[in-house]
Amino acid sequence: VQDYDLAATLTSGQAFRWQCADDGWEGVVGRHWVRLKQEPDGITAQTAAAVRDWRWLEHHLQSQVPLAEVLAQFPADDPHLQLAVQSCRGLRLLRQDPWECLASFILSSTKQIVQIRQIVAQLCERFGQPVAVPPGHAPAWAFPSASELGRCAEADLRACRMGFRARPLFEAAQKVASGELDLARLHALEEAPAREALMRLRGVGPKIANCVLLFAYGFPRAFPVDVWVMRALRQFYFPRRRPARARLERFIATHFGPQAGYAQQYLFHYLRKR
DNA sequence: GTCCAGGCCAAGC
DNA sequence: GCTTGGCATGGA
Repeated sequence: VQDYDLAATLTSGQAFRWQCADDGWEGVVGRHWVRLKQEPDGITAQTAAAVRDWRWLEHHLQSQVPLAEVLAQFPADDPHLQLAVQSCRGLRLLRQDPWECLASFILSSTKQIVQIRQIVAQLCERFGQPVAVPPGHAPAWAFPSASELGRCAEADLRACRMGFRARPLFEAAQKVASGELDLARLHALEEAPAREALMRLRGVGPKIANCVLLFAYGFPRAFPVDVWVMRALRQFYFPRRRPARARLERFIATHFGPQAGYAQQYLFHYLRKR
């Protein structure tokens, strides 16, 4: 794959489990431990066990997505967005497991990315299944399933230093485990009803719902607005006065076009890195 | 010490 | 409809 910036993609606050090791990026995708390395002509991957079918990884990395075609759909008359693209071209959107994505972003509210990573790491070590790693390598765990989290005690979650986020995470785990919320079914829904379904969960508002819609379900227009993106929006597009919510929503829906979600990710990473 | 972090919710205008 | 304070915790 060309035009793929692994470092930018894995550090852009979409996923919280990738670590920069001496020789590449190490993480766990589903039940696969994997080490990725950026090469001049693509990405190489190493696993603990032999792999015949790599579709799970291609799907996760979205390496078959033609980035040029995505970026060509950005508004051409937007100098700020074009600058963001210049600064981190090759940044991609991953396609994550819905439960891992939902749970991670429930944990994300008013936390710095470093801390989200710490909480998620503790959660995996305490409640996740161990996965195969190369000989001599430190152990690694899968992200704990909804039923694995739903059958522990809320206090056990709290012990992972997640504070007030323990209750919403625990409730979400139980609702997903029981089938009251069927995450697989959301794939078949349109964006708006899928968002409504997610927002029925305690602790899931528009921002977290949009993260899940974009990062796990791949709705290309989903546009999470956090403090950083809000900063970008106000600074670049509404420098005079703070826009009303309806006005802002209309702007987002019309200005950024069919790949608004990608545009959002470029703005987020651009502002955070500069 | 103070401020703030990929927010959300309930209460009060 | 919009604004405000509270929520746990820890990095900057």
